Order: sequence, then structure tokens, then C-alpha cells
Amino acid sequence: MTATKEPTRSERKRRAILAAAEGLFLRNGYLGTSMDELAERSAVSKQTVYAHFGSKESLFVELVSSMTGGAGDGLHDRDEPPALDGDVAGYLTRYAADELSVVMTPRLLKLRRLVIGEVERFPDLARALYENGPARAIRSLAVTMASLTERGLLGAVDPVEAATTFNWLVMGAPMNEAMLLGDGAVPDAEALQQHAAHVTRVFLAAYGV
Amino acid sequence: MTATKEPTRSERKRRAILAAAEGLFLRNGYLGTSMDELAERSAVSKQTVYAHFGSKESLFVELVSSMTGGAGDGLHDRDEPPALDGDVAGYLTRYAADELSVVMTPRLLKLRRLVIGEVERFPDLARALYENGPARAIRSLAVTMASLTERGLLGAVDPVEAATTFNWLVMGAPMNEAMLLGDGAVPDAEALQQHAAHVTRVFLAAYGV
DNA sequence: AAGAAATCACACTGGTCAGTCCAGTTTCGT
DNA sequence: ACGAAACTGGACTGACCAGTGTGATTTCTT
Repeated sequence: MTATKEPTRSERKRRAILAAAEGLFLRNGYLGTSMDELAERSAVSKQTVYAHFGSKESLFVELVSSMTGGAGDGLHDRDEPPALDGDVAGYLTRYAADELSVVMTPRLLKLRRLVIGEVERFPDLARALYENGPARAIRSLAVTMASLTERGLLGAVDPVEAATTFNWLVMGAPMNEAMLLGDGAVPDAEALQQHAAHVTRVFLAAYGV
Repeated sequence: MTATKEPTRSERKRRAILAAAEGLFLRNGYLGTSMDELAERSAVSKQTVYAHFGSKESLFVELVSSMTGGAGDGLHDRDEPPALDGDVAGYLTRYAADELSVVMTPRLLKLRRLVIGEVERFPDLARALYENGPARAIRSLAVTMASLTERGLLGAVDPVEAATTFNWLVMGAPMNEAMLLGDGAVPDAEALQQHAAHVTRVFLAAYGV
């Protein structure tokens, strides 16, 4: 019964359009993408595109919203208490590395660039990306920080402040480099791992017990 | 003799065009700006625009390059040895606050958004912004870090690493928020000052003597 | 005052774009 | 198998856009 339902034709077309739209918008931007090109790359008639999404703007908003929503889903849902043994450094390093490996992905970096470039035209999309990205991560991390402090493993008086500091300690450098230097300049997994370990050391020097 | 030379007509027109271009490109983006609108806002004929800059692309590149170049000029040129007394915290806090007050400016934030949004189309402009912004700041700061370490005021083994860490500790949070939340969300001077003091405390906990 | 250089107004080219219209075809639910 | 719903291809509208051509006018230089 959990057999993946054969998607209807309409649904297949819809997905084809969204897939093509993702490729085009991420590469060429909002204004740089034409609906004719989109229809062609979707192997779908222009009419069908408009039947499904109404307008270029609607399609764009729907696409970006959907990409934004499920970005870090698997990352913050696991609110299992953060392991058990007293290895706070190991836990934070692992957390940082996980987060980096998700965020520093070409798809998400391009999305971020696109949304930043369109802040003036689509401020709500940018706010949504902020909410579902950094804000969500920090909120989730703050819970962890509070829990660690409670157990005497951390000396953070303000868990939100600690979470914010750690978050940007982790993301600041790689993110800002990636924004301007392109996807090709993203450090490899090993370098990210080292970065995670390094910022954890700095963080614990200030917030450790 | 240092009397500011009366600018020639040609020069006045040129500046009017650049001024209008700055306003339009920063607000509407590259593709969103039309040359007709530009000519009108410059109070100049379209022919004159093309006589001066040749093409939309040339104008854009020249404008962004000039805005990028002189961004943090007054900030890193003063390579005076960092004050004298042992108040490292005070010095770093002041440095951080100064840098923030320059970078967190609507004009520079809009420029950054524009360039990030056009990374695909104009990768060289993005690289130039990176070089003249973060890279330059970090290089300059690394010299300071080395000097402080030499004098026994800091325990930084690798001055570049220390400078990089401090730089993003300072810029990470406000910059990334500003990119997505718009110019209206930039913290006021007092909040930035507090942020500078806070990150300095964190930094010195890890790198202090 | 005279010639050169810059600027102006404006029409025009060739092209693109978002979105619509339409008549015919394919697919789906029943 | 049949009617409804979805899809197709292609022509079409109205608007906009980068860049050019032209001939007249203004400004700078000498």
C-alpha cells in the first residue's frame, strides 16, 4: 500500500515544469529566464505552464518557497537530546560539520544568491529563506545549548546568544566566501570538517565550563 | 591651486550618468534597468550615454568596479601600529565597530546584493568585491594580530587564522541578516557597538594570553 | 568670431518577452 | 466507449529593450 502511486499526467507535467524552472531560475535569475525557454525545457506547451502556474511570478514564488521550505528538514527535526557522554566538543563539531555539508551545496548556494539578488522585488521570499534557514537553525541549537548548560557541560548564560554566536562562527566564513566566489570555491568535506573542529575550539574557549 | 577645478561639461554629464546608474542598478538590478530610463534620469540623451560608456555592460562593470574599489579605503590604509597601551579588548572592539559602521551601510549592502545576484553573469566583479572587501580586511587585520602576538598581548599562533576568525565573528551575523532581511533590518549603532564588544570577548577567550 | 567637439531630440531596427487565442489532439475517469 | 479535462503547436498582441542613424543645436577652444 506504500507503493509509490503512479503520478497522473498532470502531475508529471507539473513536476517537469518545476524541474526546468529550478534549473533556469537558479542559473539565469528571475528576469533572465523566459517562459518560452522554460516551456521548451519542460517539454511542455506554454499553455500548460500557464494552466498550472498562472504567471511567471506565481511560478517563481511557488518554486522558491518549496525549495526554501524543506531545506534543513532532516537537520533540526531530530530533537533527540544531544547524545549522552560529556564529549561536548565532539558533539558540536559533528553538528557543525553536518550543517555545513547541507548548506554548502551548489543548489542551496544558488538559491541563496538568487533570493538575495531579488530581495527588492521579492522581500517575502528572502524573509522566508531567513526564517527557514538561519533562524530555524539557531532556535533549534538554542534548545541544545540550554540543555547542555543545565547539565553543567556549558557555561552559557544566554542560550540564544550562544547559539547565534556558534552558528555564525560556523557559517560566516564559508558562506560569505561561497556567495561571492561561486560554487567552485566551496571547501571540500575535509576542510569543512577541520573548520568545524576549529570553530568549536574557539566557541568552547568562551562558552565551555 | 588646490581649488577644485570646475568640471568640464563632458565630466558633469559623465558623473550624472554614473549617479543615475548607481541608483537604478542598485534598486532594479542589471537586467531590470533600462538604458532609456537611465538616460532620462541622468537628464542626458541616450546618445551621450553611449558616447561615454559604449554599452550597458561596460557601464555596469565600470560603475560596480569603482564602487567596489574605494569601499574600505580609509579603513585599512592606516597601518599605524595598533595603539599602545595593553587594552587589546578596547582596540579590537573599536576596530570591529568601525568596520561594521562602514560595511553595514545601505549603499554597500545593496551593492553586495547586486553583485551576489550577478555572480553567474559577472564573476569577475564578485571576485573583485571579495578581494577589496573581506580579503583585504583580513590581510590588514592579520598584520595587527601578528604584531599583538609579538608583543605578548595575544596568543595567536597563526595570525591569518586569527584574523579570519575575528573578521567573521564580527561580520557573520549582521551581514547575513542584512543580505536577506533588507536594509531596514540593520541594527543601529548602539547594537552594533554591543555586538563588537561581545564578539571581542569571545575572541579573546580563545586567543587572549 | 569661427571651427571643432559634444550633446540633443527622435525616429527606427531587429529582437525578445509575458501572456492570450484558437483549433485540433491526447489522455483520463467512468 | 464516451464525454470531460488536459495538452499541443503555433500564431498573435502589445509592450519593451539595446543600440544606431541623422541632422540640428549647444558649448568649448582658439
